Amino acid sequence: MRLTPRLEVRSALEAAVRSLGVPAEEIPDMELMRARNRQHGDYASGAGLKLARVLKRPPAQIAGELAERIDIPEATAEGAGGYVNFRLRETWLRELVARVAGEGPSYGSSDLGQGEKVQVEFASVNPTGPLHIGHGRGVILGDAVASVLAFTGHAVQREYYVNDQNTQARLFSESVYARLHGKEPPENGYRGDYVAVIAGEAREALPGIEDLNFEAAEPRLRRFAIDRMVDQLAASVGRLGVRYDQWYRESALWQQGLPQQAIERLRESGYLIDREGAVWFRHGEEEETNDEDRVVVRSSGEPTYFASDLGYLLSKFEVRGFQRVIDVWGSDRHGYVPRMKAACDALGIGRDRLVVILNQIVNMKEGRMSKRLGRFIPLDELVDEVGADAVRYFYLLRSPEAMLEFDLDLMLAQSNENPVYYAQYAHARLANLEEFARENAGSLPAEPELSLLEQPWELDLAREVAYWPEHVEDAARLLEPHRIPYAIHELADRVHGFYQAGNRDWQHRVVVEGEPELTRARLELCRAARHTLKSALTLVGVSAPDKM
RNA sequence: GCCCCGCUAGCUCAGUGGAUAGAGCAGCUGCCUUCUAAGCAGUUGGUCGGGAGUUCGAAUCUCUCGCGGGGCACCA
Repeated sequence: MRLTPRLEVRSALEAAVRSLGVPAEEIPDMELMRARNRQHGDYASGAGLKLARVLKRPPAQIAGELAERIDIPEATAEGAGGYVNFRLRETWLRELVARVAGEGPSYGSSDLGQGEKVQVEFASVNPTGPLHIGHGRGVILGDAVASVLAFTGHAVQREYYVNDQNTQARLFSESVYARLHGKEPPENGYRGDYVAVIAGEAREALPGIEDLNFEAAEPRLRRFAIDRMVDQLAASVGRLGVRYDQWYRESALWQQGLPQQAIERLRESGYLIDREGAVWFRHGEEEETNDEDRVVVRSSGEPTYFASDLGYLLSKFEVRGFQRVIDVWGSDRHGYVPRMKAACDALGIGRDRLVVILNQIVNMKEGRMSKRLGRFIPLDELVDEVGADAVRYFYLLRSPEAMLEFDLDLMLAQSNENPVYYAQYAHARLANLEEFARENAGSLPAEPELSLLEQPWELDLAREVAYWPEHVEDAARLLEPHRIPYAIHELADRVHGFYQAGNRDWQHRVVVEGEPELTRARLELCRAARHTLKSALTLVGVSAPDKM
């Protein structure tokens, strides 16, 4: 099943509006939302209010007429004031339960993306030290965006941009070289213990490296040190279930001549100007100096990181042919967005194909983290303390723009209260019910009679199952994966309510002695709900245990 | 000075211009001899930072002020 009930309702509503004879250009956007109040059904539209002005008639009358003209298998329509309220039909819900029970944990996936080739580049931290809890946010956000897109039929690639050619990379190799000779790293260098560890490994792996002077040793030493860091970064994100498809190196861009090509192209199309011995990217149209102009090649002849990024754009959009690229950056780089967008236009790529998601910087209660000063909490440490599932959920629950003040003590204290367990528990309960039934319920009908599902809590659960694909669609369309854990919570809530009915009255249990038909029908609902929960938890990279 | 983000319950946070603003945690009161109590039911708690505007309708859009965070390099 590919279409969500919401889509069917929407097209029926739009058809009804057209049939009222409203001129196409006068039709305002028909909003269709989930009804907040359950008395209003499952979906609601203020269509009557919207059209009142155009049609010059009372909203309630219009809403009533619209409702009369809508007849679809998914839902009933009813005019209420200026609103049209839609209510999913129980018959349709029962069919859905059977389908989801049969479909399995891929429920909610779709071909919405139609195979669009999308790259998600995220958490591309300088490979000069371990990830800390601030980076964790970008890691989880980027990975979840990628997962949601993959689930909705996009061809997704996860990429980490390895800055192995910038001044930080050189500072890093200088620090390793110093440790190799038992010296202190240079001022502003990297002082963490891992630097000395890498130096020790370099001594083993690169015999004679310490006998060379720095300039002679540097290229091999840098490659080795960054290789080691990439391994460590991959291991760290791997513990959170994140796997990059590619670790793309800045140096590879220059080997392919891509920044050079980009500069040449911009030169030909007049986007570059020479000023004060340097080459500038001209941001605006004006001939005169613009504050937004930025240096591409320094007066020393050295390119800036911006030159690399120009080549990187060519690599992404032209060499590798991504239709869309989503970059996840910390919001401290928001000022860089307009420049990259302008560069996309100037290179003929088009600014809309580059999407930048900014996530707010993570602050520690004690003050800003600094890798250089060694003042940070490693991501690995957090995973050690709290576990991957809770860490993922913790980051995922926040929208990217929300500030996040990190209080490790609070986090540790609350780790047992993490909402992820609520959802996992719901899954485990369902799995347990099915297990219990297999062992204790005796022989049951092969096919369920789903019309026996008629209790409100049963239909509420089925309703929540029906909403699931919409949450996925919204998360993918808006690139907002934080919607998923909230949807998961709703679902788990209904599962617990469904279960709890059996604690109030034994006849409302799933497995009811002497009622094989009813038991069978309820088990079908269990299976559908379990598949949905499994689908949802898997989508956000969280395990769905059968026992807790 | 200019730009971006945030400000919603005691705390952490959700909330497509729609009807009575939600969740988790914390607090209070109940519910396990029978399918998992990491659960359920009930309850307390709000000038949606202040003000103005647009609209039939604003937490949501615009303007303005305040507070907090971040950014404005021939660093990345």
